[in-house]
Amino acid sequence: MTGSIRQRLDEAMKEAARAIGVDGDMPDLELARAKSADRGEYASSAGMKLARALKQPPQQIASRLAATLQVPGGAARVEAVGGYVNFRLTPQWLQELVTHVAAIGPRYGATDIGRGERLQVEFASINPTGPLHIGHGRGTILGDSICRLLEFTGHQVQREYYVNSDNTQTRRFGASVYARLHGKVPPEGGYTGEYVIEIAEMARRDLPHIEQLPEEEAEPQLRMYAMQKVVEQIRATVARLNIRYDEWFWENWLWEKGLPQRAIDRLRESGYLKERDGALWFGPALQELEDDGAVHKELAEEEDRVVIRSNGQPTYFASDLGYLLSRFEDRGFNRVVEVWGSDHHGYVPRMKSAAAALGIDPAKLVVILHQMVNLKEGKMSKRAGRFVTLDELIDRVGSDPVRYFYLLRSPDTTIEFDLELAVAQSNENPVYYAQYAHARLANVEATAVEKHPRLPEQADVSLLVEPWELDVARQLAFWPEVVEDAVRLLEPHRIPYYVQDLATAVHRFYHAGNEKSEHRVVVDDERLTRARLELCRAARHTLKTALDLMGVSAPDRM
RNA sequence: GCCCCGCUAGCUCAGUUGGAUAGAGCAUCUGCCUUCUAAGCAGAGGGUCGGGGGUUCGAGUCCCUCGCGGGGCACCA
Repeated sequence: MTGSIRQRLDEAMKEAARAIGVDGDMPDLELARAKSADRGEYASSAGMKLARALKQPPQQIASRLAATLQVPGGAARVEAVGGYVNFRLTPQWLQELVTHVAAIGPRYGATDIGRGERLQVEFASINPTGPLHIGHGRGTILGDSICRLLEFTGHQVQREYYVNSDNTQTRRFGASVYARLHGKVPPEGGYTGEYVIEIAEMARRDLPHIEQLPEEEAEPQLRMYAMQKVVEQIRATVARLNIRYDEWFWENWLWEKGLPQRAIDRLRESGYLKERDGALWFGPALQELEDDGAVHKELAEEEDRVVIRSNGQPTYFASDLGYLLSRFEDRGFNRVVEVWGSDHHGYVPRMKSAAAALGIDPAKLVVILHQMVNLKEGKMSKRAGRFVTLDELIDRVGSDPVRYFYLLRSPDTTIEFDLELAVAQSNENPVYYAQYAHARLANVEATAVEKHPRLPEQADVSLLVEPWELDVARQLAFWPEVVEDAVRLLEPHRIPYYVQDLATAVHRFYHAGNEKSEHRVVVDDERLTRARLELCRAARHTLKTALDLMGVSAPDRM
């Protein structure tokens, strides 16, 4: 069994369409989940879609399709209603699915569509100038979950944190540490948080004679020291959320390897750099402007960007040019996924243009944008020390609810964050609903084995006939397509919504046994117990797999 | 001024390339624990999908326009 049942039904539909005379391009037959359960699980509007091509009324087409369709494995009964073709999964197929899922367990829903593609996901590369706050939680959790999805579907993923080491912000940070070291208030635009004082005290202890050095010598040392301290802290914070990075890639490594220089040389040769007002700018090559054939369509409309300032200092953009070479050429990733806050959205066309100008296919640079997290009380500011740290949120709510909370929202929505409300509502967090379903299954499975030490090896799944039992199996049938959609669109928020549905089916199934003891999993009849145990195992594995993809734990007891 | 995102039930939000009667959680109200976990189950109420045009067999979904909110438009990152 490979791929989702949705996909197999879609293929069967297309075959049937060919058989009744559709030639040439096959329109999308829009086979999708039926919105109402009494129409079955899947429905296609193929009758309407093909009406023009076949010059027949939709009802007639739908009827002919339904009569022609060969559903693989007898998975579904087909019915034509109006111009629609409806599919109803058969109990036999659902029962066999339970056996299949129980057998392969954690691998159910996994695919090899990535075919081992090497790709890098770079996410939450926040300037290491202070602790992570709740806004940063979004990118880290989103990025990590995207990694988990990609790994689950056959990609070879490297998780990277890009550490900006030499820019205006980090220099201000260094200057702030320097000021605190000498008992002074950080300069205008500096970092005034308490933690800067603590870092200054650590530096006093760890860096001998640092106090005697003039600022121009002390600041770079203090800056690197302080950023290393902050990076350690960030590493610890994300670890609490079940997140680890494979690489913490420092910006200064790029310059040590000469990568920005290499990029600049290449761009200069191909005409993408020009000097103006004493600075070096990146923009479309003159030739291309005349030909109206810029390397990337947005580039023509973009304003030129400074690469080297008139004072000789490179901008972050120069580093980013080298960073592109580092990843696509030096380290050979086939694709790079960037997870950025929407405040960087204007930077997307520029980076794509830069990639194209360097000879890198811009489609291989995939940028996932997410909207911001705003504090209800007002805008957060790291420099002003006005923020709620991610650590505080985890302390007060716990890692699992925090991850679930962020993952539930599509990246496109802005989050208005209210800490007190989050803490007050943490007990209502839907994560517990899902985890409780998992724990219940684990518990009942243990009870079954305890009561019946000699259960049959094989389950007779044809005994799973109750509606609430088949409903669980039905939810299991949907899992592969949820994974397909989530990874295709790189949208992890689809996972928790699925988990909610599966957990609901599980709770109903379990509760049937509270209503009537003969509907329990553990009954006197060993064959029946064994069949229901099979269903428990299949559902529990799938719940666990889904929770794993979210980085949320699946406890056996609650 | 230009660009991006959002506006769906009291609140927070789902709704894949347009498909049949618009969903979930929370909150509110009503029932359900002597026996496998009540962090659960069953039921009820709650909607002009921001406003207005358009495209078509069909629009929450696509196009235009207006409004409101968030974010961008540096020799900052």
